[in-house]
Amino acid sequence: MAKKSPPAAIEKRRRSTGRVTLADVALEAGVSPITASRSLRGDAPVSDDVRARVAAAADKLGYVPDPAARALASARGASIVVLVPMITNMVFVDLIESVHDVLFPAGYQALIGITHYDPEQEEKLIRSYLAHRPAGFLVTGFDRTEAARRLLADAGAPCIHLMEVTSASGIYSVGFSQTDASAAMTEHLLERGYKRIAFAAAQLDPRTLQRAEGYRRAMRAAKRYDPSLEILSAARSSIALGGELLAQALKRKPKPDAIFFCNDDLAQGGVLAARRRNIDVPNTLAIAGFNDLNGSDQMLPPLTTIRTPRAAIGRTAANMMLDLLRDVTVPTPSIDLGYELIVREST
Amino acid sequence: MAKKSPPAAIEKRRRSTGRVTLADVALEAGVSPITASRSLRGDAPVSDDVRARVAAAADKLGYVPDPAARALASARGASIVVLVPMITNMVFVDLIESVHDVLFPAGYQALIGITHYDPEQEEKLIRSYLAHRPAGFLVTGFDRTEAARRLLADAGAPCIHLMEVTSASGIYSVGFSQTDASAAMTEHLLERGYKRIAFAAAQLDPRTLQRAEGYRRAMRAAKRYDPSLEILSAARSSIALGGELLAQALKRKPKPDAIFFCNDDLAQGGVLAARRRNIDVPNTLAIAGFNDLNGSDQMLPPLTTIRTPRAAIGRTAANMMLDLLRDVTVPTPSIDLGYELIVREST
DNA sequence: AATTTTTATGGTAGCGCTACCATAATGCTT
DNA sequence: AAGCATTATGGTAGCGCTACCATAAAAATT
Repeated sequence: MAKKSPPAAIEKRRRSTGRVTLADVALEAGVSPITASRSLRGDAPVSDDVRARVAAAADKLGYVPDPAARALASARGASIVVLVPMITNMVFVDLIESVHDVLFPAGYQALIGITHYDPEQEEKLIRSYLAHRPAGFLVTGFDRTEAARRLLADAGAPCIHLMEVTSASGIYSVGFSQTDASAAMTEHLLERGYKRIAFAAAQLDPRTLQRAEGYRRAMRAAKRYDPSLEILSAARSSIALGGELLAQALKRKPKPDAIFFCNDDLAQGGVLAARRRNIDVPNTLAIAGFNDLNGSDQMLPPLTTIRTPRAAIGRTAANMMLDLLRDVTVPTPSIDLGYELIVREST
Repeated sequence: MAKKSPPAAIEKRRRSTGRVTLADVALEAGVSPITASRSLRGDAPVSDDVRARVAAAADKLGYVPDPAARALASARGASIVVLVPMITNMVFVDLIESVHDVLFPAGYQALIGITHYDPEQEEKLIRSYLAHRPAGFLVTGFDRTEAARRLLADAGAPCIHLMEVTSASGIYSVGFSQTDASAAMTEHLLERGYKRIAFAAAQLDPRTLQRAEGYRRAMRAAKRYDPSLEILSAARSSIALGGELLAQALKRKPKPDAIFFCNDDLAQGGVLAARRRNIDVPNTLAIAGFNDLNGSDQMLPPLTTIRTPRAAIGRTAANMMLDLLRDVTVPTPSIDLGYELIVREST
């Protein structure tokens, strides 16, 4: 009532922003600002009576804490940096969305950084985000510069690695074994009786290379490994590229009888291209993908793929982050969420 | 040299965070903190000599401004709120990415809020983001609550509307006419000689409804409008749903000879389903989409669609935002970036 | 009953930066 | 040469919040 809109003659030389501050809430509740602060954060002993009065006052005045002031005073903000390679890959969009869905209701803002698969770029991003005093970091994989590693270690904020897992102690990670998943798919193809199984991949980021490794492991174990069956392209993964890789694979002699694409967008492009060429999938040529992206079940034929738990990874990692920020002990620092082989008609 | 790691006996009672502050830079450059501040921001007359000295000092010390302190002191942060309905739709991912690519190098952080197509949710988001003192808002479309509109108007930060355009004065918008684009596609189908053109849509958000309106306009003008040819579903758009909508459309009597899907994911599902049912596209049934999403050119047959300039919208709007923040006058507050009819084999 | 511990509250002083006002040194007018 | 605008710099105070220390009251201990 009294405080609102001083039409003229501002008492001192206030820069007042018109914002409802903690001091207003404290005044309304009849306590000191620090007590109000503690009460609202619930981090210290406050009587039930005060807690109720402060909550009522905050509610009445429509108080919203100022994140900037909070970050400045506490040397730690309410934002969590999420570093992903790119967002045009739906895998990372699903990841970001699930992270966001957990963090946002908990009062944290996800700051999304895009590394474009470049460790140098990632290091720059970390450096610049550090200035924001983030409460934590969620980063993709383990492949980064030594400097970036040090920056993260010295940041004084927890860091969780996504998508891959490690057994190294003191490192938090949530993901699954890319290598095992890829080997499982290769074994599935071998079991189905395919002999010349090609591996087609683009982008060649660390996880792609791990998948290539899984493919090799399984092929070698079956004594069917042939380096000429690896079709690798550094180009950005896309549906159209899948068709091109298929064309390349079919030039190999003798022809492969199956192609394992390292990502579903490539695989989708592959089945569509096969269809265009009137190749019988899966009888003449089997096609398998990875990630179970939207639409893979609608392909002609529906695509055999590996369903990766990316939404679960995001959720789990975000919850782990919240635990770490609340000083709750995290029983398992590395969580392997596995993968699921989805067999459809393309193999 | 001197400042680093005070092993014991901290002079006063500093809470020192170890951060390189503006004061350090000022000391090094031999100027006052305010001069250093102004010099780095370049917002006031500073001699070339001082500018160079400050820049050198900042560089030498590795100074990075603290966004929280800046936001607190200037009552305006370096973040720009971007409100989109969802990020599982690639249209908005493209939008976000292009916005981010312009804003980030300019020193602004995009804060992404997801409204889930819910105005109430959007209002809540605006309320909560307001606490961050954002420098500006980029919002999707014009459909929002009255309260949200007021909040944005009173925020004292520029607001640009994305995806749609308006002629209303004093409102910034970058987009294209959803209605016109949709009418253009419908006219294309009519020109091709299709007579019973169905319109299949999901999600039913404002832009979808505008597209429905464009379809109606064109159909009525051709005296071919039949309400029973509108296949609308409130469900979330997906490739699988496209197949279902196609099935529904084919139940209409007499059967439609073309289906215009309001989004490419539906249309992709449509062509795949048609193929599964051995329907000859485009001879028995034409299929058209909207947005030209990734993969539409790879479909069987490749999809006729409307290419929407979403990346350009993001870029243009972000640059407009930068202009507004720099007090550069924006000549055209509403920019219509148009659309492009992409005719492929599906029609 | 005296002492220690715990619980609840408050005061003070910043976090790092910039808005606002003031001042000194120049340039430009008449 | 006097007067005024302009340019360059600095001082002070505060943005809104919380860390740190201190204190008073209540509970637990001896």
